[in-house]
Amino acid sequence: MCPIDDSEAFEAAAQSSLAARAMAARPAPYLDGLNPAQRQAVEALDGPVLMLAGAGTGKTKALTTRIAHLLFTGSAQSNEILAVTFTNKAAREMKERVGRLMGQTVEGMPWLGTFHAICVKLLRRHAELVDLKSNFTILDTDDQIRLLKQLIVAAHIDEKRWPARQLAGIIDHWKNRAWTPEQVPAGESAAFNNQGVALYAAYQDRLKTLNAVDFGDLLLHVVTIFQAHPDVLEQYRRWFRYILVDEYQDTNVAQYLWLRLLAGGHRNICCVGDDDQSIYGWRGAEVGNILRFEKDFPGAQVIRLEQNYRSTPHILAAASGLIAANKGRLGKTLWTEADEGEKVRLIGHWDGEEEARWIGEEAEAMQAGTRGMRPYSLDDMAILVRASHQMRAFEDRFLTIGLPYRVIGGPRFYERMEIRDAMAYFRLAVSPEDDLAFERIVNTPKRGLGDKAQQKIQQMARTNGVPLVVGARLLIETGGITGKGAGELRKLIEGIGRWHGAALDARESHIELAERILDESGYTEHWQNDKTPEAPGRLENLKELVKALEEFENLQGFLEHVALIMDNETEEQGAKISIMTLHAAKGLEFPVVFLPGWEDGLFPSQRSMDENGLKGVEEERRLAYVGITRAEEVCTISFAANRRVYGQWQSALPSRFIDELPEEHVDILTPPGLYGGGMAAPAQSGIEQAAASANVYNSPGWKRLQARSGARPMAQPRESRTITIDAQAVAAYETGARVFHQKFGYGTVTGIEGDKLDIAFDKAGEKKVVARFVVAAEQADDVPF
DNA sequence: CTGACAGTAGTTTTT
DNA sequence: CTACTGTCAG
Repeated sequence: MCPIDDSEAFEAAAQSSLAARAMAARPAPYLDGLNPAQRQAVEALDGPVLMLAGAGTGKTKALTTRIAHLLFTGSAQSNEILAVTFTNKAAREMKERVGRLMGQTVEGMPWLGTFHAICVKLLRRHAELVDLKSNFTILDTDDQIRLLKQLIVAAHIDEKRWPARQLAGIIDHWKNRAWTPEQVPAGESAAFNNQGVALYAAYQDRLKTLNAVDFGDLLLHVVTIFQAHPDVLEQYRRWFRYILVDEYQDTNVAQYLWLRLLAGGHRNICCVGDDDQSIYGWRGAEVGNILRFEKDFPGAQVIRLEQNYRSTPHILAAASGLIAANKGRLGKTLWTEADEGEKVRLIGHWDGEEEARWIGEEAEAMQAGTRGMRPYSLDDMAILVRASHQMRAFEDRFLTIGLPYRVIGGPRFYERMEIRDAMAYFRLAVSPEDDLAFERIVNTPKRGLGDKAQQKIQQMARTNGVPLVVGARLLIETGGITGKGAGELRKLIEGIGRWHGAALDARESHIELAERILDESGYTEHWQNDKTPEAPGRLENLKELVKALEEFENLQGFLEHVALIMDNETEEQGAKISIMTLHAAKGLEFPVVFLPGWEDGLFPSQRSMDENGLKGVEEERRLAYVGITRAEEVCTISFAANRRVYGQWQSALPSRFIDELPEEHVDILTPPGLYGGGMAAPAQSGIEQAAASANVYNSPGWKRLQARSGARPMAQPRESRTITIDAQAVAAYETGARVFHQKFGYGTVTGIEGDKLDIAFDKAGEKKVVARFVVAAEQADDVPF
């Protein structure tokens, strides 16, 4: 099957060519809103183009306008453009925006999608070239692990010392590099107890017999086909006249090869990306791909988008200063026309709990507009953490103070246990021979079919060369299983038969069928009887799942898409502050951003540094860069001197990235109740001092604590360090007096007006402050720490 | 086969 | 400290 035979493609081509001709007469209005660099990127249609798009520079706009321009000028039909993204979200957004630009006159772009979605399409057409049938199933990670576990056990390897998860990681890594089992280099032969490669080969064999592929295979198989069948490749080279790639810095070797193969003829490839935002090296992304672009495609145009429309100058300068410490960058200079705004704010805390407490209070204050800035909605705020376990402190705190929050990321909808279980039932209804689905639900809900019963089923199926359902039936018929289990198993098998029949004849709506399956299988009941606090949520999710079916014609269609596409973005109402990892925040933006946990070992993560050395630190630094550049107006970085790690109290130094922030763009806030400002060595200045002093690293209390490491900080910092001044004390201030303020730090009184003082703060400038908020400087130095 | 206990590990994540 | 996995006794 070649794409040119595709009648659907032909129709689309005919339609869009009419549209293009009709429009060609009119000028191109979409070009108006572009800056010169964007316009250049849009108009350079032919030959290789690298669009280096810094954070917030209107990359998606340029990309989508470029597509519009291709269509508008008649350079290509909508089905001759290959546009790849990494996520469904990005693909969806792009489709929408192209549609809007073209005024809906264009048929949807059939080849705009994720690498994986496009590969599924290609692979279904040419499955036989890699010994698959075109109706192959796509395994999720769960199935994959289960399969590998079986192979590990079969190879008599101690599954405890060599967990399936690890093998899955290794195989993934190899697939990312586009290595088939035969192509894995000799240097890797020691992997997984010297048996990695053999297990990989066995795994691929097993997948073939199951007529299944995993995510990595989608790309690997297509690359294999392209390499082994030049005629097939040639068709697609001709068919895809223009290629666009989003987030090029995230491509792995397999994706890179895939792109090079396809672009090899006409070289009309436009890659968009930002080397400074490459944060997925750990899952196979090669920054080298983007750094090497000009070598790979000689004569390539490199266009830099540098005007930033997102952040204030201080935020941009802080981010730029930080990222400058990385070597081997392509280099960009972001600039903006925005007003100066707030400096990046830096604050140190005693421990992680105080950090969470402070951020909670700060969020509330910013919501109320009592920070000398405009009020912000909670929807405008985000907390970006390095590792998901850091979220907990915030959740705990926000729950106790009743601050609404939302956690972004975490297990996705379709990854949840109940959804997978339900899907397994649906899969069986569509194809009863789906062994992995059968395995998953034989004993869910509990049917009294434990390991032993399941082994018998497996054995029966294997010796007769039949799927598990059939094996199970044989087992019952031959009396290989008796008692409660036998009855339950019979009920299940009959159920599957019934559901399969219903799915085939399609008289019943697939939605009713789905509900009936969940009902008759006892799955719904299973959760209704469950008393754990998660149970109601899970039932809710099941309802959600059934609702999602409405958008599809039948169960088959649903399952077809669900493996690749399906995020659950149930928008609850009410403003909420968002909590997510830095990785999850890429591509997003918020007026107010909190970046907690900037401590060496946590961020940059120790593991990253241990395992990848300088490369690791650089990727962490890019992550920090991504974090800062998410902020539009207010960016607050914080760190804690003490943190509970696995139940043990540990102390840490402020992140090295803090030292790398350019001082002149950073504003140092003094933590609540911390009077450490004067304790640093006087020669120190700027950020170093803030880090050192705000944390009381030099204080006796700090040293005492280090001596008895592992112990809970004995003094509750809050109580011991909060000093209230009584009314008489106010009278004591005179012009020239040295005072200390919790937020603004040290200063000198320059005037008195009733209960308000004019104070020239050393760091924060001139401010008018109510007298009870300050304390005499000497007193501050005496605080017991 | 199930529930209770012990042992162990413990970044980042899309498809 | 916690969440998950595997083992063991009922």
